[in-house]
Amino acid sequence: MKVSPADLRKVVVFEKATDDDLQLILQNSIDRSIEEGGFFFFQGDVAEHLYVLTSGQVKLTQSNPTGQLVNLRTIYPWQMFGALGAVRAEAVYPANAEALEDSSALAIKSNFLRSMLETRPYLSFGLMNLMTSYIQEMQERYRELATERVEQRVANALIRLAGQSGVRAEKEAGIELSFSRQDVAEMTGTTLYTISRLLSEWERQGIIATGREKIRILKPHGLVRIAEGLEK
Amino acid sequence: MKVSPADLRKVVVFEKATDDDLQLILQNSIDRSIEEGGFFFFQGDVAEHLYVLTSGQVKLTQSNPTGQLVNLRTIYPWQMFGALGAVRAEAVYPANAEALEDSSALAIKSNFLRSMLETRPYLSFGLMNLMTSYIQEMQERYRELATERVEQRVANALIRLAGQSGVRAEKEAGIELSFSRQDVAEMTGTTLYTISRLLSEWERQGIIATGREKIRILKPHGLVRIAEGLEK
DNA sequence: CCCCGTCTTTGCGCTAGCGCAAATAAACAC
DNA sequence: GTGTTTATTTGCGCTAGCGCAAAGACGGGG
Repeated sequence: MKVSPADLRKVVVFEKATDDDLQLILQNSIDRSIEEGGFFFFQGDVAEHLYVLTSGQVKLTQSNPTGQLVNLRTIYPWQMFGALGAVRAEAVYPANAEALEDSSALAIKSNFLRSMLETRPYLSFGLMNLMTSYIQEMQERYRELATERVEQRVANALIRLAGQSGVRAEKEAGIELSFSRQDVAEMTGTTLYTISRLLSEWERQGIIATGREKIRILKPHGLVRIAEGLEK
Repeated sequence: MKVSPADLRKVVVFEKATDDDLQLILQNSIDRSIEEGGFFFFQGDVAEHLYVLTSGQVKLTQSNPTGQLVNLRTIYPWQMFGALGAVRAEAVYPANAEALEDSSALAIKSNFLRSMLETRPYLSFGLMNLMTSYIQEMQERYRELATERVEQRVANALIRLAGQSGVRAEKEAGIELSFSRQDVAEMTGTTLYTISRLLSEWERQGIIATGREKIRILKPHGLVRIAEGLEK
């Protein structure tokens, strides 16, 4: 995929960059395409690049010693990922980045970006903003996991996903999400089975419609009620 | 508490600051003392200051709508807290900051620090480093909470605490921690009762010694084994 | 030294959620 | 269209961990 400076400005962190800077970034980047199921990087790899997704979808996961996965977030085009390595030399990626579909990304050399940070405060602010929002989201999800019941966490996850990625269908009401039961389980710290049972129940209640790797939210308000723990 | 520039350099983020900068920071700060049980700030307050703890201990917590708490971390002298507000104007604190004992902190105006960031790359790097380590720790704890059993999470928490705050006693072997069962429960997303049962069991096995608001780690290796899930 | 408030322990019963297993359904390849 | 692979559903049994309640244990204040 051919990326223009104008494209690059769609990346929040680069919003305020000058044209020259964008040009420079492009010159210090290469294109990487990964097919569905492949990985841009693994947890523990040395973070030599940070990425801007140009097409496709990328799932960030973290694995524990026994190989069990948790789902940290999904990346959509023009979002940055692998950026934590940009800050420290010698850093390693704290997560795996798996392509959910054939995907392309611009791989920017970490060293190069780090040197740009030295003289471009707008870039540091952009990155710090990104990091701040990550921290806040992680803290929130951590609290949810620690204090809420499975139903509430799953409802919250669907609400969050709807905000991040939901496609509002034109004719039919509803926000459509493309995630498997397994994906949702990994996002909420529960199991495939429990998710299936919950979604079935909610479908019976008319709050959502389900399909293979599809969840369509029909009554967002119903989810909000569940998330707040008002049902029970 | 009277703070000197030399003191301030003990703060990791300010490590590489010039003397002039440290002086400037001091001039734009005020001292705040909070007695045990009081709060430096609450979640949701506008983040007008960021803090450097000069004495005492501060617990960062997050509360949900029903008031249930989770424990994010404990801050010790010369660590920074409330820094997320430094980045964006108008930001609110994402956590509560409670004094665990009578504590003092230097309150630095967020606006001022933000303006310094514009021209001091070393400061941005320092802050980004801090944020990066937070993100990594939160991701790790999130994964633990999602995939590990209570025993493992508690063992991990004790290990982490030992690293962050543990005082190695001189004569007697062991690393001493000062936390109540309730504190540990809030850190690991479990309950007071379960913690009590676990600690009793571990004391029986000679891995730790317990007391009122005290936990002394006698055999760190035993904890590591439990954390890895090798037991049971 | 005693009182009181706070922290801790432990018995007990309960249930949310796990996870196997087997059936079913949807998509895909040829 | 057929066979195969992968996702989903659901019944069933089980247990880790919750949470009440009541009884200690500790420590500080007067």
